[in-house]
Amino acid sequence: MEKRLEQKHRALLEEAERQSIAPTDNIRACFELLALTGAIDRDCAVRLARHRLSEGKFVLMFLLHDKPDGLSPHELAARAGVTRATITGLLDGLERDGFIARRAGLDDRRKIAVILTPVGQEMASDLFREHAQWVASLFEGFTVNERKTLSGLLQRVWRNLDAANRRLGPDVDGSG
Amino acid sequence: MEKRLEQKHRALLEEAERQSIAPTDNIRACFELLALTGAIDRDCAVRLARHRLSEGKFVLMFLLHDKPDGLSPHELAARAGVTRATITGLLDGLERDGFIARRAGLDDRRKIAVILTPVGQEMASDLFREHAQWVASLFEGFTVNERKTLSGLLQRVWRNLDAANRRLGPDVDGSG
DNA sequence: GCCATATAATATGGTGCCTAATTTTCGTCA
DNA sequence: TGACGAAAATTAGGCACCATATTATATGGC
Repeated sequence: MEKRLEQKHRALLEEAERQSIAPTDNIRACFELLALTGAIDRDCAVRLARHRLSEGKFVLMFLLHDKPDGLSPHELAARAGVTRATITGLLDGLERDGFIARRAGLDDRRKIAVILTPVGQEMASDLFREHAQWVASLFEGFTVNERKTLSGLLQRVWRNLDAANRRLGPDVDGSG
Repeated sequence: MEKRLEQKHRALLEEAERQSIAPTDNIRACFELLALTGAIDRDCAVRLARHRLSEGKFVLMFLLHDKPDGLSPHELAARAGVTRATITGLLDGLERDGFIARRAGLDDRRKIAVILTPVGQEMASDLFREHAQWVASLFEGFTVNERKTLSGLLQRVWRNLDAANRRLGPDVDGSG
């Protein structure tokens, strides 16, 4: 398995080769990218699961780790990039496991303040350090130039992605 | 937003910078990678959703598109890289939407054969062509060397990922 | 023929994410 | 003061994934 691809991607790629309907080197490149980040995500999940945490929960704890007065679910949603409804679910789990507490809002009673418990505090600090070191380790041995090269190539994929979206048209939600 | 990062990653990165506990350029590189594939996955989901399909369902339909005798859920699970239980759910949706049919097995009555309906057949062909072209378009403008460079850099991340896993130890499932 | 065991598919229940409704509260305006 | 719209959190319902039962079928040993 020199070039790692997931099963599903491998099948698609082979078929594209067989039908030769698109540049298969490009497809391969895309799947290599997808397979790698898929693996990173999986490993990340495994690491976090050892502490009864998911990535979403970890981000919330991280967001709270230096906020003694807490943040509202609304703010957490904005900073974590998920909806408020999702935050509610994550908070339920974190509260059940004793990592956070919900406090009634003082000035605005619609808001609640989410704060880390002492247990949560400790977990957050340890985990953040561990996690950051792991993430950094993935690019161990890369020179400045190599990182720049990678970044530049990725930027170009971004642009192609945007271009494809523009071709699709802005009115995507047509219920047809 | 020149270097696109998701909210959550941006926050982690800034904190890592503040605490300087790990090489933040590496962390940034990792997050750029994650953000890009996150965007690709999202766009992919949007494209497929226009046809009432998810990525998982698309892969199943693709796997079936040249198998007139069908495949069993077991085989589909193996080739798609998900569990049989997941396949059951995906097939339920595909059957409800009229894309596939379940046929009782002939030789082994525990097995069932999943086949595409004519509607499913047509959908699968169209979609495969469209999807392959979209995926290929993401690397439009890349030279052979650029693709090689990218692939090589990605391979090195794979190796770092493996190394990190080895450091974590093989006995990861300890119920601690 | 009958039992133990293996295998196929599904059911159940959990997680994380979503969108859309719903409830509570706030602020404003008449 | 009361009505109304906006905002905060939650609930409800859906999807995709998982692990772990559960049920039906097959197979080998006796």
